[in-house]
Amino acid sequence: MSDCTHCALSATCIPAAFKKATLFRFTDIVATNQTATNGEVLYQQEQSCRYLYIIKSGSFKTYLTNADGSEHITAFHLPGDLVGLENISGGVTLSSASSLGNSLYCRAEYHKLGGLRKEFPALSDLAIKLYSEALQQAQNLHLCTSKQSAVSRLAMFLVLQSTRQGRVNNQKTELNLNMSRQDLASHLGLAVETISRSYSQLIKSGCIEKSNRLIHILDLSLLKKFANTD
Amino acid sequence: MSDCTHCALSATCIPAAFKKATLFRFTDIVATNQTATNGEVLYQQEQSCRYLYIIKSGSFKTYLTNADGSEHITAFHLPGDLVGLENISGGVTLSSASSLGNSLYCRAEYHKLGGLRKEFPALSDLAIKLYSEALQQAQNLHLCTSKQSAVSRLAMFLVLQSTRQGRVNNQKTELNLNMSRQDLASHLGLAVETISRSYSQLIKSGCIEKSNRLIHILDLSLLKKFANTD
DNA sequence: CGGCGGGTTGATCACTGTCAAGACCGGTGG
DNA sequence: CCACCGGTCTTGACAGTGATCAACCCGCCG
Repeated sequence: MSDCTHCALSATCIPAAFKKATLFRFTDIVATNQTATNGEVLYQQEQSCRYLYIIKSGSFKTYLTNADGSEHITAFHLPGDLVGLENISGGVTLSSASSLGNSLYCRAEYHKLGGLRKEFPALSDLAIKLYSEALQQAQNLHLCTSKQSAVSRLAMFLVLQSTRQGRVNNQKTELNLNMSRQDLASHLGLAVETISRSYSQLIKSGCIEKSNRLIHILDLSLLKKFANTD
Repeated sequence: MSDCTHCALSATCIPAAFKKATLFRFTDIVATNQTATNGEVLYQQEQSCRYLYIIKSGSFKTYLTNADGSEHITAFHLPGDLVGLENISGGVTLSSASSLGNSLYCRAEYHKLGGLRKEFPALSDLAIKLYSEALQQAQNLHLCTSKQSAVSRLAMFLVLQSTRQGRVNNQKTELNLNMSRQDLASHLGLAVETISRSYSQLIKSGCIEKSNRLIHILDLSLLKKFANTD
């Protein structure tokens, strides 16, 4: 079923730029509900960039692979997020993207999207809005990684994830951080052990609970206090 | 003179989306060659966002002001950069922008730009390209601030500034870092003293020279080696 | 001349990276 | 059903790095 009308995300996703009567023009060029299993790769670094991806469920990471084989995680993507926005200007992927656990996503060719934009100016407006939001997110991340204390960084990261997730499914207190400590550490510029210790601190203070990779936020305002002490 | 045809930046700036015959449509809505003196503010945090700014010479910083009055520097902007891209989605400025030293800039209303985009689809294409590049820059910055060692962060910052500047005026070895240590420290998530010490290290190693806020890069490959050791 | 802000340098201490060991969990195979 | 194994996560000990506080230098301006 390639019908976006029944998708819960359609209000904020690309279909928002179309009227009911013209939506078929988009559904014609999108491949919806593609499945990805744990570790499955959407695209590899330095390939030619053809598709824009939309996360429907699950989550993805994008990462740079260094010459020595180590990975730097550039972003974690949640349902509703677009993946690949930064690649379009050069036509080449700057990072790789892979699924964290089982995920569902949709995929549209950049080229065809560009064609539709010529016909439907509202699509360009939406694109610019989405890019602008992606930039805001990147700036929030910068705010996070420029914190001096490890606990602040982790706390801020949790607050940001909670906010992002809350926008889509209104579930701000349960975070399913489907990523390894390794990945999280690389993303925040910390050592894995420091992540563990910071978690312990947050748990002892009573603002979160944790079982494996599932985080339960108990006291958001306290968590925010941690995020801002620096 | 509001004529973009004689501007050195026109090849990469908004005029690139227009043909000679239609360029007047853009020059009609842009205020070119506005002057700003040291500390002069382009816009304040949480104002309604009306203009997009283009840096022509000098430089600007964008910054968040916290409740306690402290500033967090979100970005430094060089000639050729667009300022304000991230604000458009919400219609409200998320940060403040002020000039570092004497600068020249151009200014265009978002609303009128949106009108032109309807008529000139190439303008939307360019906008998306520019947004995509801005996202790449943000990701590079994340790479920078997620480095664990202070010297790596500073070195990487210098490499990035050099690269960005090189794109515009092909001058990659002379950096005029027209910002206070305080601002730089906030941007990189370090203490001012650590910035000073890291500079000393880079100077002692022979890859840069420095007089006040002027940086001369002597050995770019060595500087890159510092940037990548982490 | 004296004060002031910005920058550097030195000394100290807390924090975090590193290394090592142990705990936990899931999967496999007997 | 249980023992074993691998990977992931946590905890502990220690060392190195950077934040903090203080002193000093310098250029600028009244």
